[in-house]
Amino acid sequence: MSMDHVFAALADPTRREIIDRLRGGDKTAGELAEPLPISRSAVSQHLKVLEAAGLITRSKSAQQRIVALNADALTEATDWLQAAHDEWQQRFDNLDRILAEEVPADTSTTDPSTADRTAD
Amino acid sequence: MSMDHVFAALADPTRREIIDRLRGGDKTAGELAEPLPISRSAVSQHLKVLEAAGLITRSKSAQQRIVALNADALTEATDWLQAAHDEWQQRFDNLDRILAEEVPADTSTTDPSTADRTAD
DNA sequence: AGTGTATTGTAGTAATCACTTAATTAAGGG
DNA sequence: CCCTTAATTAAGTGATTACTACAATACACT
Repeated sequence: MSMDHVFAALADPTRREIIDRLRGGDKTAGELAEPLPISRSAVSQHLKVLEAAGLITRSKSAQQRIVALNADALTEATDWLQAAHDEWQQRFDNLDRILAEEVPADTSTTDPSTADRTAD
Repeated sequence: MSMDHVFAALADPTRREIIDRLRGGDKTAGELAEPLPISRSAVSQHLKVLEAAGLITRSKSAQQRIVALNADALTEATDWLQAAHDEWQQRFDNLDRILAEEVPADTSTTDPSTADRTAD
């Protein structure tokens, strides 16, 4: 249930579409496959990838397989992405503020682009 | 700058480590490569992938290349992930509430998982 | 049991990936 | 100019991916 598998699973547009569709409620494998331009076998393999990543769970009901979303695997990835995004955005906001105030404020981070390189 | 490329870029642990490290401030390609157990060539190729995904920008300073993060590409992916995660979580919360109240409430969504399973 | 339906497993294939080593470009300094 | 440093590109390799068609499994209905 590593982030590797979660992000790799999300990198495929077909799998993201499956997840998008699943947000509207649980579906069978057949319902998910129906509008897709690929074989049912291919869909089944995509579901296996999503299951391995922990993004969905599958259960049986007669011949049909019920596919349901699972939030747990997504939490870690969402948190990581959110943290990176927020900090980024904050850095840009800081930069905007610095530029706006025209203060030579130090960034205090290890930022080689600000280091004065006199000579080596 | 598609989500395909962004998620694919994030699926590799080396590239996530690069991004994590870059959150502390801009770095040169050499600084990024130094603690990694792979060749500089490999790091350069990872940076190319990250740049193609729009996650970083590269600029020249003498012989060195300065690597910087770029929030824009991440926004779309973060939003998608957050939306899926939130809706998911909400569905679970609803389920918790229904179970807590012991109401047989129908979920009203196309949810075949409520179909009774007699025997396997 | 025998048939139809829903789904998954199994080759097999073309494309892509992550890595290596070796060659190449680009910028300074003697 | 030649050499060193910093980084990228090129070529090649083994592993993995996304798909297909075909076979196998599982269940329900008659």
